Amino acid sequence: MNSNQQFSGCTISSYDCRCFDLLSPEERKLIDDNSVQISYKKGEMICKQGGFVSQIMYVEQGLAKVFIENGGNSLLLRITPDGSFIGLSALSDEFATFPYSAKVYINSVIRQVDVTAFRSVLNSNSRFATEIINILSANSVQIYGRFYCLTFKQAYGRLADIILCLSERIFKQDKFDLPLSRKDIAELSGMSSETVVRMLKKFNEDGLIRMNGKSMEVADVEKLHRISETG
Amino acid sequence: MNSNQQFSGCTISSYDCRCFDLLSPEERKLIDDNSVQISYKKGEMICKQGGFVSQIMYVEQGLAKVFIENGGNSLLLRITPDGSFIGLSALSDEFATFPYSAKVYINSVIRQVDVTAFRSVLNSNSRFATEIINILSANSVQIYGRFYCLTFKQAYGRLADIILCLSERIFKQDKFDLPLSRKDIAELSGMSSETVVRMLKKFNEDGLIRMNGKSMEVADVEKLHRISETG
DNA sequence: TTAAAAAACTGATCCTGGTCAATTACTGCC
DNA sequence: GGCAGTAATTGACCAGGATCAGTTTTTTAA
Repeated sequence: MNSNQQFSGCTISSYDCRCFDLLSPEERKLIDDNSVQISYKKGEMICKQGGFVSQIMYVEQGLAKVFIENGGNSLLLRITPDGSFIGLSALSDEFATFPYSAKVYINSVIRQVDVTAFRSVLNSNSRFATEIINILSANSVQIYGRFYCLTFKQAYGRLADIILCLSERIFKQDKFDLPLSRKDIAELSGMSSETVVRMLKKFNEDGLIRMNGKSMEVADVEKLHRISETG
Repeated sequence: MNSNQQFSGCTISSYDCRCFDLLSPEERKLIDDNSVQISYKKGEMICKQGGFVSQIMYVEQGLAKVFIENGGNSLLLRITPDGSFIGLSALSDEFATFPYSAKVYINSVIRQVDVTAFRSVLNSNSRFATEIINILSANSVQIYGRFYCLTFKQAYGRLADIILCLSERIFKQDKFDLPLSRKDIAELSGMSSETVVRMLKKFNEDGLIRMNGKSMEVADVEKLHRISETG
């Protein structure tokens, strides 16, 4: 068995959030009364690393990136499609500030839930709490996988991983328009943007993908998987 | 502000587990009746990546490492001193198998708690559930930090991180006997064991540490911190 | 519509840290 | 006490991918 297969470097956990369905009408009302829906325009920041946390955020609709900033370079932690939480770490009283920043890729709707209300529902509804535990566990396992990839795989393998993740899990189709810049891909896969450009070009020439500006199409899934596995 | 400081690459989260104190006498009894204490000898495996999970493990006493295996090389995820859980990801029904292996460094006592009993307490006691959420959150934040380090810092910075973590958080003293092999340090810091040897030698020559076989002493904390920060 | 800024691309160069191979030091263990 | 077997160490070599510098294309904004 090649255990590489388990570790795909994918940036989203496959966990499908059903948590709000578990609330009683009263709990639901409490959340509704203590939350707001905000529309963000493409490219806007949702939260800023180091800033105070006072809400848990939930992506109702859209696509965002969660990343660590450090001067020039940053590291993309997760790509969050709709149905994901951002800032769950705020549930621990230890973390009054965001350990990361987040920004939307496309116009998105984010629900901000007051931490106190969220905590109170956690305390009253243990099925809900269990669901949150599930999400956090899934996140850990996923981040372990990425960890593994960034440490052991070569650049080609990491890039193949990212392409597969985008196609299979985020857009769920072979062909899609890439909202991420080359720099984003670089930050996702832990390499420089120049290297990303060069390698994408190579993939294109070798017929693994078909690329044209922002449009990308996976042309040879098997080969990409093989590259992802062999590193 | 240099935000590098926030990301120390340390392998343990600072979260101090008080969760079992939160149980009612009945809940406590349930856990006691559904758990066993096992003594492991230095070097023994506690769990094996890919194996079925049927217990949550809690390090009552000792020191263990949690790591991902892949053929020859592996990656050390966490060093777990007493008071830490191993295998919390099993709480999510999605993960029937361990995503990692674990092994004790020194003679250790591990409590194995049946997952079903653990889940049932989670459902009955939301303060307990919240505490577990806290632990999982703290873990995520910590792993993000390591993630950042392994991706951005140079080898010297990562090594300095590990030495500081061992001294400040794990052993809590300047001088200690290293239970980790050079290979372990390599797997912690994402480099080859040869490089670890060379760099430790360099640190020793430069007077940052005093090293003699398994015994290690931090000689210049400030300089180590500076190296850790500047990468 | 055009100017300015940002992103994408290309080529040349360089350096960190991995790999390989060989030697020396420990650690059990019979 | 001697003999594996493992861990630590050292040196030589080199390659993956970063960095830098410069050009072209695309996007944004005025």
